[in-house]
Amino acid sequence: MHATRAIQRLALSGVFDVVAHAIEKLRRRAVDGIPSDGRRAGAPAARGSPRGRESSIGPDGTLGRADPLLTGQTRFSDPAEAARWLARNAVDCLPEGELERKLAAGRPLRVKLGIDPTAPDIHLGFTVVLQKLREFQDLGHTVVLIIGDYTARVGDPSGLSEARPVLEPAEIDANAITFQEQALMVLDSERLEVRFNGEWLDMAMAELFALARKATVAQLLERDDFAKRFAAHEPISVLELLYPLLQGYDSVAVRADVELGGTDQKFNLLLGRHIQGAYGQPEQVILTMPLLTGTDGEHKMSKSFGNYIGVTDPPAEMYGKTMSIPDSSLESWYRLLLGSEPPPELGPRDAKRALARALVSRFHGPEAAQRAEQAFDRIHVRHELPDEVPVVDWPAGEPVIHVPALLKRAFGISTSEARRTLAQGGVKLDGEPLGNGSLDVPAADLDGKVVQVGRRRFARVRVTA
RNA sequence: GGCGGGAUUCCCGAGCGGUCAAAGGGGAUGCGCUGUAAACGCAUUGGCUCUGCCUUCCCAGGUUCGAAUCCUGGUCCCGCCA
Repeated sequence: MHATRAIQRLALSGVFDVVAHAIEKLRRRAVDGIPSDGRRAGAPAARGSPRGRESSIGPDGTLGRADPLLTGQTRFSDPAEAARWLARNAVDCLPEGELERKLAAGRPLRVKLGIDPTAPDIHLGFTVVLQKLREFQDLGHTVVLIIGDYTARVGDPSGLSEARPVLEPAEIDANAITFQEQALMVLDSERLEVRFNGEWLDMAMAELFALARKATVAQLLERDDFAKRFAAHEPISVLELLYPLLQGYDSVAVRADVELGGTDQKFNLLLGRHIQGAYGQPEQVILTMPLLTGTDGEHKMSKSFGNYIGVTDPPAEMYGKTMSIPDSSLESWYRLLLGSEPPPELGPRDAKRALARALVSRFHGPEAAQRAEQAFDRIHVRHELPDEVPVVDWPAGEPVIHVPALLKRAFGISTSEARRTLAQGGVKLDGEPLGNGSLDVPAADLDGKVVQVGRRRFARVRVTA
């Protein structure tokens, strides 16, 4: 929401015609294409309530600046020092010394990041890179955010063992809009250029041929995941092979000085240098950031593993999911998300609470964070009822209520599942466990009471006349 | 062009023609414990009018008393040799 307003401000101010242009382009495409999507795609420019900026917006109206971590209090006179600052936490910053040399030139660098709108939301893992971009902005450089509306149609298999499913164009366009909004939750809308790579990738065959000549199959097969699949006789489509080339061409198109990415992007970023060189451009510096581990503590955070926290997750969920990360992930989460170490005086639980608070606060504001923490404590620590319990209505007239049927209605679980949970003591009525024998309960005994399944699902029964 | 392999319950992946609602793992859920939706332990995991019944193992036919398992045709996927 806030980001929507940011975009709107942007568009209105006329400073960044590109953004307005891109939105307009999307809207046109959406309208031409699938009508149901027109509403969604057109929304950001049209929407945006004038009614004030709520909790999560900082004093000057942007979320980013409200967060001390992201404020640009850092200025350097020495390029070497600036380069060191920018490269901290990074895994690679290549070639050695090149960033410093580019910084020394004194002009604002064009720092590129490409994102493929293949998922509906940006997750915390992604904000690690966004924050790094923000640091570049804070030092006066320009961020070029490339929305991969075209590359999303290819599907980069980086880090995965197989090709991604490719999304419908309408879906991609819708995601592109939300991505842009959400990226603005971290990025400074000043010093930002947003581009859609359909702008240049929608090219003529002859141009694609020219591009395809710039790299060899052997080069592409260097990439670890390709190499593995090739060795294992697993399929690799030509389209996938093309992906790194397209991403590299993005760098050519925007004349990138620096490109950021996760460590899984190293190959693509490096190939970008090669492509730039082949087109007679100076080659970009590449900077890779560690991948944030997901809530499972095992895999990288990713939609496909279901272990992610979206930046738009509701406060309670964001807080709870953060509390569910293994203690062993604490250090990396602190370092990558807060840029600090877990306070040594706090135990793991309290360190995690502080982390959860900080994260919710960043994306939803301090008040929301406090409420989320209180709700969490109430439900999970003190095992009390949440302050708002949804109501299930049950038609009056029957003397007894079949509990499985009630649970089905209240929580959308199957009758069988309800019976099982009941048998396992997972169903409570006003805090008292309902035994296995209690399949049918007099309606009068249920009216007004709270049924609970497990720890987290609640509903108040209301028998209606 | 030729040859071969494969499609199983949310995912991966076992499944001699009967003892299969279908092994095992993951995930998820529930309980216990606790410092938290950590960790650890146990349990559950197709549906239902639930001590039984119903519908499943890519699709359509067929063989058989009986098929996820065999046959035929189809669809999709993959590999190998040219």
